[in-house]
Amino acid sequence: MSTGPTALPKFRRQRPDQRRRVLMDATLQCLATHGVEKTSVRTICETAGVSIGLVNHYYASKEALIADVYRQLADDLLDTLKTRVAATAGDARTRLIAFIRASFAPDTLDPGLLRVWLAFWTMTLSTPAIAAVHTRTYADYRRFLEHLLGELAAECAFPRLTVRQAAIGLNGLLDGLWVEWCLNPETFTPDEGIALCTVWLDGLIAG
Amino acid sequence: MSTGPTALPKFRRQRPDQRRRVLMDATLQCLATHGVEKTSVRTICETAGVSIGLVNHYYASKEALIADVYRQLADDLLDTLKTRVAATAGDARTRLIAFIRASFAPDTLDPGLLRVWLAFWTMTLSTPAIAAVHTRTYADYRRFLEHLLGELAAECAFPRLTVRQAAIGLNGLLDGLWVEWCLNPETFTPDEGIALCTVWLDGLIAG
DNA sequence: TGCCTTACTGAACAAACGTTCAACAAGAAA
DNA sequence: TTTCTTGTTGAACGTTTGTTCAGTAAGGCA
Repeated sequence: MSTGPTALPKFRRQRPDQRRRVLMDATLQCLATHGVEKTSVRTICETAGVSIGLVNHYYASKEALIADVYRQLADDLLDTLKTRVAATAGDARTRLIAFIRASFAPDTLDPGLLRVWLAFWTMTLSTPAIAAVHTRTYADYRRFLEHLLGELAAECAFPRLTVRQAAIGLNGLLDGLWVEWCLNPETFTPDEGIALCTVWLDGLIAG
Repeated sequence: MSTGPTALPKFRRQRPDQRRRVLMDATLQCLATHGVEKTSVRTICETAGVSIGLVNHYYASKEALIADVYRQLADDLLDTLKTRVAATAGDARTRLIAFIRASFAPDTLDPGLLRVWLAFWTMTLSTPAIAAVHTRTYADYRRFLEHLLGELAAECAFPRLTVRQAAIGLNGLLDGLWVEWCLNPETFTPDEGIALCTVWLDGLIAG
C-alpha cells in the first residue's frame, strides 16, 4: 500500500478569524451537549477537528476562549431578539409582546443553552474577564428593554416604576422563567410563560 | 523528645449523622467560597478536618454528597422563609410582602449562595439524582407560594391567572432578580427588588 | 522550480482529579 | 485488663486536566 504522489494534505491552513470561529462553535457545542465538566480542551479540539495545540495557539488560555464564546453568543442572541421585534408592526405593547414571544421561542428555550449560560454565570462569579463580558452583555440587553419600555411609557405612563426599574423587572422575570422551564419543562408551558409576562406588562400599565 | 504515655488521640470517633453533617457543612463552605471548579474531595476533607478517605466511607460518591447538601440547604432555606412569614401578622398581601422581603434579606442575597445554587442547577441538567432533588425542592417552594397566594385570592380575586400560575410567576421573578443581583450587585438595590415584586403583586390584584 | 514563513501538529509534562483498600486505633463491651 | 468492632487514616492507582514546544508541512512568493 503506497501513499501515492497525490496524498491528501493532513490539514489546511485557514485565516485566524475562520479558525477562531471553528473553535468557538466547537466550544459552544461541547458546553451545550456535555456541560462544563466534560468540556475539556481535548473535547473541544476533537469536535473542531483540529489538534490539541491549536487552542493555545489562538487563545492565551481555555478561559479566554470561553470568554470569546460568551461575547459572541450573547451578541447573537440579542441580535435575534432585535430582529424579531423589528419585524413586528404595532404599538409599544405589541412590540414588547413580540419580544416576550421571541424569548419563549423553541430555539431560546433550550436546556442545552441553559447549560451554556450556567457555565458563563458560574465563571462570572470567579473570573474577572468573564464578569466584564457579563456586565456589558447585561447592559446591552437591558438598554434594549428600556428602549421598548420607554416607548410604552410615552403611550401610557406607569407612575410606580421608572423605565430602568421596569426593564430590570421584566428582564428578571424572563430570566427566572427561562431558567425554571429549562430545568424542568414539565412545570409550565411556554404559552403560560408568555401569559405571565403579559400580565406583568398589563399590571405595569394599570399601576 | 518522647511522645509520652498520654499522647493526644489522632482522631475522635463520631456518630455517622454527625460526621455527615460535618462533611456537608464543609462542602457547602467550599462551594460558596471557591466554586465548583475548586471543590474537590481533597478540599472538602481539608476544610472538614478529616482525611481523604472519609467521603467515600459515608457516601457512594462525591456526587451523592453534593445531592445531600442540596437537599439540606433547600430545606433549610424554605424553613427560614416560612419562619419569617409566620412571624408576620396581617392580611395575605402583608404576609406575601414579608416573604418577598425575606427573599431579599442579606443572608439570602449572597453571591456565595448563588455560586452554590449554580452548581446545583448545572448538575440538575446532567445528574438524575440531583434533578430529583431539584424537582422536589422546587415543588415544595412553589406549594408554599401557592398557599400564600391562595389566601390572597380569597380576599381579592385575580381573574387572569390561576393560583398555580401566579406562584410560578412570582417564583420566577424572585429567582431572576436574585440571580441578576448576585451576578452584579451594582445594577439595583435590594429595596428596588422588593419594590419590583410588590408592583407585580399589586398588578396581579388590579387585573 | 525551490525557498520561507508560519499555521498547525501531537508527544510530553506536571498537577490534580475521584476512588480504593490495607492498615491503624478509638472506645465500648466483656 | 483484654478483646472486638468499626470509624478513620493516608499512600497509592489510573485518569484526566491545561499548557508547552520542538518539529512538521501547507501554501504564497520569488
